[in-house]
Amino acid sequence: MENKNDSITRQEEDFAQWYTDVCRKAELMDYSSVKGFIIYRPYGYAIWEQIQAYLDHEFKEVGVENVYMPLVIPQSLFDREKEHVEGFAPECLVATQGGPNVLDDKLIIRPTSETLFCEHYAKIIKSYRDLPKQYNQWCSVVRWEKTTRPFLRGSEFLWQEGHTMYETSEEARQDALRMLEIYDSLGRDVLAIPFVKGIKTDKEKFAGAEETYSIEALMPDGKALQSGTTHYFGNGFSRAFGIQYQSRSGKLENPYQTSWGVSTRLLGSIIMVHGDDNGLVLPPKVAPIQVVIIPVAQKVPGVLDKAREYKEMLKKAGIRVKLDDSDHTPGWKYAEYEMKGVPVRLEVGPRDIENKVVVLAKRNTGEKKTVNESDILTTVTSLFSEIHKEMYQKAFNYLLEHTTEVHSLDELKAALDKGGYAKMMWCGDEACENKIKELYQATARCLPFDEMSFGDTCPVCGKKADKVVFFAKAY
RNA sequence: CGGGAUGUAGCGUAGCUUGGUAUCGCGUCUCAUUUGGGAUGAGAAGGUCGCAGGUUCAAAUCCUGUCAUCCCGACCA
Repeated sequence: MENKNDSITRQEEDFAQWYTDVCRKAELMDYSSVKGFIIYRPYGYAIWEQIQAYLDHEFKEVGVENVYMPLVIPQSLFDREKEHVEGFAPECLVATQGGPNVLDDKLIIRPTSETLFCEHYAKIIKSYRDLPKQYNQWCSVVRWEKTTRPFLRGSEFLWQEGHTMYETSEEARQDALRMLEIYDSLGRDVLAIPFVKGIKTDKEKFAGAEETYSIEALMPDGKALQSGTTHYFGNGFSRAFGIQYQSRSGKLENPYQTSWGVSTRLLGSIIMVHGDDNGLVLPPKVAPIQVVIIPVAQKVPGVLDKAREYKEMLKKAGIRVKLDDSDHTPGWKYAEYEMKGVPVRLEVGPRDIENKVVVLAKRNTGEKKTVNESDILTTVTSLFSEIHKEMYQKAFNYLLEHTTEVHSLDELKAALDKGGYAKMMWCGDEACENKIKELYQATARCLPFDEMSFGDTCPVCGKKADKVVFFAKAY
């Protein structure tokens, strides 16, 4: 029997409610008593740890070093780069008192740490020999948001922020593109999410940046989710912060800078892109539990022993495995681990033991098969890559089906109503972006790389257009 | 920040119009029987009704404020 409080809202019925239900019932998070500050529960945090492990390794492969900067930024420091201040001031949480004393120089709880990195870089970069610098920190930041949703938009969220300095603008721009490539590989190889990669319009770029690149994911409700950004700053900040070094020719120069980050918003992408009416569906690479073993008739002598034996075997092979020997019925456990999105379920009962087999079930398709005991390890391993491919392909097909070429405002509207990206030729004028936002609440997500021109007229103003841009409603 | 809705046990709820110290289901705990898709029976524990004021002999219920959550806008990553 299905109980109302054990099940989740169907996606079709109310997608937003479905999302909230999954977040809570899969035990990814809980609310705290302060708006927008959530508790990352062990199961949710463990997914983040898998993402961290992958990225941290990739970062270090290209020479990035981890550091940790202070939580607070003096107002006087924060105010040094004008555009940056204007971009972030409205959403800063500010500490005005320390102990009994009112602070003269207020302390901003970091919404991002460009200014802190710049101040530090100004002290340690003296010579071209000190370059490049590629620092990263894993931390949380605070932005005083008006509307909050678990993982998608929080007052506090976890992220990594990389900040680099290079001698030349070309090196810095290459860095921004290289890091975007790493983010893209995270989607492709780890999260099974096909991102659209591209450059942001001037209107949408980061406060203080010369160029912003992003990876955009498409959600099943047709809205786009910016899932990571990299920024090329030129040397604007380094001039504002007095970062100077003596170049190879002996002159004083300002280095060129980038920053780049992804956040726990990625958990929101994973939940929505892959989830279904039974709950989470996790890609094997980030699943905190990759295989759950469900013993059937576990009180029958030998069943639990066999289950433990399989658990040890899988664990030794480096697979994240859990044996659930609680008193719940097998049916309850099936539903529970489906809710939690565990990619592979292994069932073992007296019948199986007699036949020296187990049943393996895939979460993403529900498909079950019986395999010989001796083939468990190889089958599980191949199931992981099979599941990853299927999940990626499914998301990719959805992306293709919801990317619509449009040649007029009417077609643009139709594409947005259908959900997904409206792919359009654009003249480059911000007025056209503003008009689309005003009419349809959609924004330019990015100018994707690798897109061929398919016309030469901007459907908004009718002027000459040579850029391909993706518009969508966004989270 | 505007408009709307909602806060009663871990979860979902009844009660509020018409004031009298809280209903039911799930879950939890104990025991027994069970176990291949959310088991059954018996017994038990668990709530200062989001928080703070006010009205009243008496407030979950009426009034004011405030906090949080959800939805729709605006804004922003």
